[in-house]
Amino acid sequence: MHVSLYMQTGIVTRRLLSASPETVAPRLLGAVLESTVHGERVSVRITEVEAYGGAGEDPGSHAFRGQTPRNATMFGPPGHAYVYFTYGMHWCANVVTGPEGSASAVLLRAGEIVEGIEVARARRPSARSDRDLARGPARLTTALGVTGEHDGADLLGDASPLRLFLPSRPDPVVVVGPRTGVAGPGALTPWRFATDHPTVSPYRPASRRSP
DNA sequence: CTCGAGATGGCCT
DNA sequence: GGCCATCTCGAGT
Repeated sequence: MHVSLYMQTGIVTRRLLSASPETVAPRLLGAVLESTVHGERVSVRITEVEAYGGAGEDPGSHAFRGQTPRNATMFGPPGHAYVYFTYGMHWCANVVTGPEGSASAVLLRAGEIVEGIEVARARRPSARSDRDLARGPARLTTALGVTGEHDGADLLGDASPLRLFLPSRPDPVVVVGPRTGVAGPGALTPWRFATDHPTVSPYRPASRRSP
């Protein structure tokens, strides 16, 4: 990867991430998330994200009804990972955004493996092709080896097992639309952003899955 | 490609 | 008890 294209100083990146989630979300397209788990390194270039608002603001957000043990990381400072368990078997990863206390975040929905593809393949044996390795939020965490242990990890720490590198020039946004798994009020808020890369996950409105 | 169904358990009311 | 910010597999178009 071309390191010179990525901002390295945490203080600059942290300030960018303290903006609102819908502002930060498109800036994460083209960002690289690097994991070091059990000594093995895998990196993904982010191709699809969704923004989630804070307490009392966004009915689709985990933070909507206030702080709980699960969503506590969302209420912390920006630039940390909010990792949660869902459907009894999957982990999903977010970048916490906004100032401390605002409880907003950006869900990482899909990416392209740019480093450690052999490790990613071993972690995702059901993937039919390399483009499916990190196509989908739970597939992305599986490929990276991300679990609940990473909840709260500082993405901007030099020695962190999870590190985020923002591009000085984000990839172009070619898809803006409603979020994928969100039903009810707020379902139509256009807070899903994606590039045109083939790893972008198929779009399924929540209403189609709940008759 | 699309669709439907089952897996599987934590979280919150 | 009901609801999940999902994935996989098999079968159909």
